[in-house]
Amino acid sequence: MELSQLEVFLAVAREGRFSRAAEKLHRTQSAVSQTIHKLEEELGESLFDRSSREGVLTDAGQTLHEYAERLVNLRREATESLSDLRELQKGKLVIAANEFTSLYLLPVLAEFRRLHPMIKITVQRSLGSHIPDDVLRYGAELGVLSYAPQEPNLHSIVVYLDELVFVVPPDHPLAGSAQVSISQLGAESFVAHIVNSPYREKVLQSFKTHKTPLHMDLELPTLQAIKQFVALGNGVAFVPEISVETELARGELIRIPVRELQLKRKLRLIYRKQASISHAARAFLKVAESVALKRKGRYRFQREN
Amino acid sequence: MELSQLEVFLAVAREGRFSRAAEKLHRTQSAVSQTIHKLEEELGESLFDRSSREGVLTDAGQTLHEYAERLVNLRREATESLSDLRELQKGKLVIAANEFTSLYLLPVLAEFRRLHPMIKITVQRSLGSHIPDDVLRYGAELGVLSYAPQEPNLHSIVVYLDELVFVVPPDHPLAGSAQVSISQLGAESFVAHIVNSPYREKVLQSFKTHKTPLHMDLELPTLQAIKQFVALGNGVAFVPEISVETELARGELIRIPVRELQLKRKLRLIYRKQASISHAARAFLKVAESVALKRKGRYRFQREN
DNA sequence: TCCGCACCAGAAGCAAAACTTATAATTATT
DNA sequence: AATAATTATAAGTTTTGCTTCTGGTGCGGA
Repeated sequence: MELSQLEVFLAVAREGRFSRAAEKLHRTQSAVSQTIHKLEEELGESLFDRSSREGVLTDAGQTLHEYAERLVNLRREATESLSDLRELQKGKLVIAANEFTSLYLLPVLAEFRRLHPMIKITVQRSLGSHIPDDVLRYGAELGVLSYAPQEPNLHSIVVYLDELVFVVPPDHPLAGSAQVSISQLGAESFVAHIVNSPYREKVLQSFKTHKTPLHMDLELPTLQAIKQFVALGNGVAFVPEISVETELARGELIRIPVRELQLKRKLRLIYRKQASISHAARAFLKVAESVALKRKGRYRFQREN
Repeated sequence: MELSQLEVFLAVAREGRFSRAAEKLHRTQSAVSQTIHKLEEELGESLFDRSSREGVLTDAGQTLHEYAERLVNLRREATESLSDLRELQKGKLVIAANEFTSLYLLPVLAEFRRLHPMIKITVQRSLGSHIPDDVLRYGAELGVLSYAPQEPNLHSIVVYLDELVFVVPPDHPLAGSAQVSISQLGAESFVAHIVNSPYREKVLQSFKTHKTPLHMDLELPTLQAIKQFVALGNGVAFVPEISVETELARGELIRIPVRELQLKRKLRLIYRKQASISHAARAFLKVAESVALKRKGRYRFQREN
């Protein structure tokens, strides 16, 4: 029993007559007739009721029909899956991220490119608040977000645990402190990122709770600018830890824990619900998971949704 | 992509090398090589990593492997399902019969269910005159009929010899008679079945021939009702013997032979011509024949077309 | 480093399978 | 009963798939 035979069988069942099926299959009626006969002979069953005009299936025919449909559908799925895979090999992937979360992506991107060098990747810089929309509207296939998406059509996996840290220049009076309290920070001049974020809200809230004034007189458009500004001794800032790893290591910035502020957040890769994402995206999620697992020592990795 | 190709592919994947797969398949290495190449060409993907010794699957190969296994398993399921059908491990059977002939079916059904417990049976109650149509139009596969079908596409076998008998209540004046003549029945009040039948015609004809009035003032819709009505002393009736066997045995009704009326008829199972009927139906016919043969002492069994 | 071994690829030939054309047989319809 | 429509069959041709034979490649041992 071969799939080509089953296709003929299905055509006859569908068209109701051998000759019409033959047309559809671009073969002669004779070929169809022979194919069906061979199939019947092999199965030891007649499949059509020859006494009736209408190409009625026998009970064996009906049974076979169900399987035949499943079989040819499965073959179609198989070839589709293979061509999807082909797309992956020379496919492309657009990932939406904001300035800071794109930093996180770098090690994952490195690993992904090593594994799938033919995939073109574009990291689309978006405002954090636009990222879910970008993904939903097919502007991007994946997005990096610092909170769980609200839309029911978006799933996410947690891939990184980030922390907002308080940094000061090396020559700052507080630079030597092991820890500070919010109330000690009322006199500081804060440099802030220009875009609003849930993070920023929390910081503001904390200062308000502790009845400490927050002097945030300068807003800069990039993290790079903020870091440099602080490093030059012009103020202090809250920044994502990942963005200042090298500066902290080199001593250009000093990190000081703030007792009342433990601002951790989970970075997530978000994507449209499973069925609709490309192999490239699926592969990227896989790589991101494996990179996250490697860092397991540093934080607890968790899968959600 | 054909199942035979996939079988070769699976063998190679399983054995790890072309030559070993060829052995298992009882083909030459060259044949296997060509088959795989053809498959690869068709899919536009190489399936095995030739650089490695160990017959490692490529990404495409792995993808195909999953589908290939599902496909060949599904084919196996299909053939198994067909042989189940052949061996009567599954299947269904619809039999059309009218009220009275379905009585006859009972012992055959009992035997059939004993032999083939996995077959679902439905006895569809139809009007006698509709039964040939039901069978021809695929509403039922078998039908029970009390006369030979006229349609050339219907065959039949005789499975039972039924007799119309004259019954009276136990306290009826004629109850003791060994035999009566039609002319003695002019005063009786007959209870009739509401549907017309060839039987009824014959009875009417016989009375007319003997110039005897036939008082048939009550028509009841079921045999059950007729029997009870007669048993309670409200009249007399002609009924199929099979329907009153127990009542006669218990003495609730008395059967009296009528000299001029020998109304025997052959019950037949009718079916569409051989090729098109299901295994279950074929088996049922066989059981019906064997049940009929067992009763041979009571009547002559004959096969007819 | 060279040879032999184990393996896969490819060409040529042949046999089997599948298709086409042509025609017969069957069935349905008028 | 004749005609049209459909399926079956026979014969011939093309295509496919298998075998045999040969060539090439990677790997391990002398």
